[in-house]
Amino acid sequence: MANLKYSRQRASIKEYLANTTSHPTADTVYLHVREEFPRISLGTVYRNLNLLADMGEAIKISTPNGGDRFDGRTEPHYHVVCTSCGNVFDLELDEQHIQGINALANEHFQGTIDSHTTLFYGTCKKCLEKK
Amino acid sequence: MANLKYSRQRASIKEYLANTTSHPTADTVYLHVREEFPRISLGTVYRNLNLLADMGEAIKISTPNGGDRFDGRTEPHYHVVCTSCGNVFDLELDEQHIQGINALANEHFQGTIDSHTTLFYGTCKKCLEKK
DNA sequence: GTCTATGCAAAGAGTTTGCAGATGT
DNA sequence: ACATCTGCAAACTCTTTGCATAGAC
Repeated sequence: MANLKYSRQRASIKEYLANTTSHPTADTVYLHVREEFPRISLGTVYRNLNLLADMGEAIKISTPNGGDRFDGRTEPHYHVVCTSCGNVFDLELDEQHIQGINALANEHFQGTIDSHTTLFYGTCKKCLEKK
Repeated sequence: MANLKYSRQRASIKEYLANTTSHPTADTVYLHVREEFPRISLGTVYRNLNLLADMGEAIKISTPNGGDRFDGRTEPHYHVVCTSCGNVFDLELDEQHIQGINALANEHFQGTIDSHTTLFYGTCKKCLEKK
């Protein structure tokens, strides 16, 4: 439906997401991409991040504190947010396990379930060492 | 640490949460409690909802669209958000399963994991029937 | 040439906060 | 009496949007 046209800004945003595991906020993406495109605006960053998320080429992670975070890894996987430093980490679990949870949930819900997101809370290695 | 004092407003908010399964937003709570306390302010509602959540007497649910939602049920359980109507529903899964996931995640993470929240996406019964 | 994307700035939604006065213990 | 809580309003953060111009096809 949407007639997508190439843009260097979007390409740069996508490339940045593909090459980081830091799960940046929109603002962090903005600050980074601005090094290549000094005149880019936050609005453009948001528009493109949402576009990528809608197309399934990025994932939007809603956390309780602060803004949403974005992830260029699109294969199903989970995240851990450190309650001490706020950073977000990837967590690998069996693909089978992830699909199994959807199936299990479907059995217990009066409707259909397509997907799920899980956010773990804990303390990361670095923050454990500080204490 | 915090010296908590009784307030009718907080009691009313807590009672409302205890008697609904609608997972209301702060604004919905405000509109409801205002029937009993016409001069209550949104700020007070937010302060008390956050207080209750911090004390573990309510749960804050972050959804991608719109504001956070609150839930008076504090036993571990999951939620389904209907991608059609936006409503949030409870989903019962084994308590053992929920604890098992934390244990499994701990094995795969370089740190410690305390808890997790899972949000399922799907279509609720009513929305399925409309199509 | 036409249609989409961008930069800019303003507006919008959701939430928090400082303060003076009311309320609970 | 004293500490906490409230109402009010202003401020703040994050995100979206309208518009004129630049860029892609």
